[in-house]
Amino acid sequence: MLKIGELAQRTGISRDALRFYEKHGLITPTARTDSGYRLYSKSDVLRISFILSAKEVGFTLNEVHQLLELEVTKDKKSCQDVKEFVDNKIQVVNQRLIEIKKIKQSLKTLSVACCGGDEPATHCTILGALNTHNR
Amino acid sequence: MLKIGELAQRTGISRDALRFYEKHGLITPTARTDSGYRLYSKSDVLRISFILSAKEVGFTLNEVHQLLELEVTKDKKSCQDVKEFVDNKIQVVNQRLIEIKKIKQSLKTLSVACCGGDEPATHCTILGALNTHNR
DNA sequence: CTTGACTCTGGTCTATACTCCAGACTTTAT
DNA sequence: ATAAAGTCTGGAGTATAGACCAGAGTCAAG
Repeated sequence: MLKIGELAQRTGISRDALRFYEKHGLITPTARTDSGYRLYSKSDVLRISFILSAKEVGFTLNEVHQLLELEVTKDKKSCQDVKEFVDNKIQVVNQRLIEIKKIKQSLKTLSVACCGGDEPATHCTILGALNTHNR
Repeated sequence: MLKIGELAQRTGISRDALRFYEKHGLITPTARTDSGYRLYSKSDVLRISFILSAKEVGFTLNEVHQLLELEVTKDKKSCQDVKEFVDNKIQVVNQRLIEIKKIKQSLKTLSVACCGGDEPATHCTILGALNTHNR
């Protein structure tokens, strides 16, 4: 079992953020010591890393919460409900995937077009790269 | 040339957001009428759609600003500087791409595992799907 | 030529996602 | 045994990304 500081270190997140997530129902320490210290287990580490991944790709904490809730609600929700919600999220993720690929392509164009020497970057613009890619 | 309301409609963004972006240097109207009305051109539409894409995939307005600045700074920055910055962003984007694919996979697993009927979703959890995928 | 829709600036307000105390208690190391 | 380091709760403060509003000017249609 990990204390909050250890979990913080392992996940690269602050203690305050962990308590913040707890306050908003994203995570609950597996246990508490008699003195009230939070104790986290391995699965909590996994949970945090999921939260971070989801956040990184643009989900809000609220959305992450909903995704995690799918676990908690269990028998209260029918599979159909879950499926609908998840399929909707897949749509969102797919769109985001497209956008991110487009931007990656533009950045790559930019990186290649920009010589690597020290000439002025007159022709190096992200919008220019987007244009190049789109035409 | 478009007035702010027209640009707003065309980009699906609010007038306030447009003025907000302007205040933070992300966009400047191509011109103004004598009475002070903002006038936008086609390239402004492109610019806005880039901003939206970049935002959607998790860049902050500040980062978007930096990306767009690559255009503005022109001769002040050497290609080498631009390249370093851009290559760094490519790293970030790549990581994000990996995360989003992982999440998409988990969501798909979840969607498939969840029958589509109306049984309880006892086995339908996002963390479960992540585990399934990771093991 | 006025009425309604649009725009201007400037300011306040809100939601999200934290960070940073303060004051008190607990644990660990020497 | 005591000091340093860690943790607790509660609350205030901060950055980001806008939304919303007021009061005044502008434009387009009937």
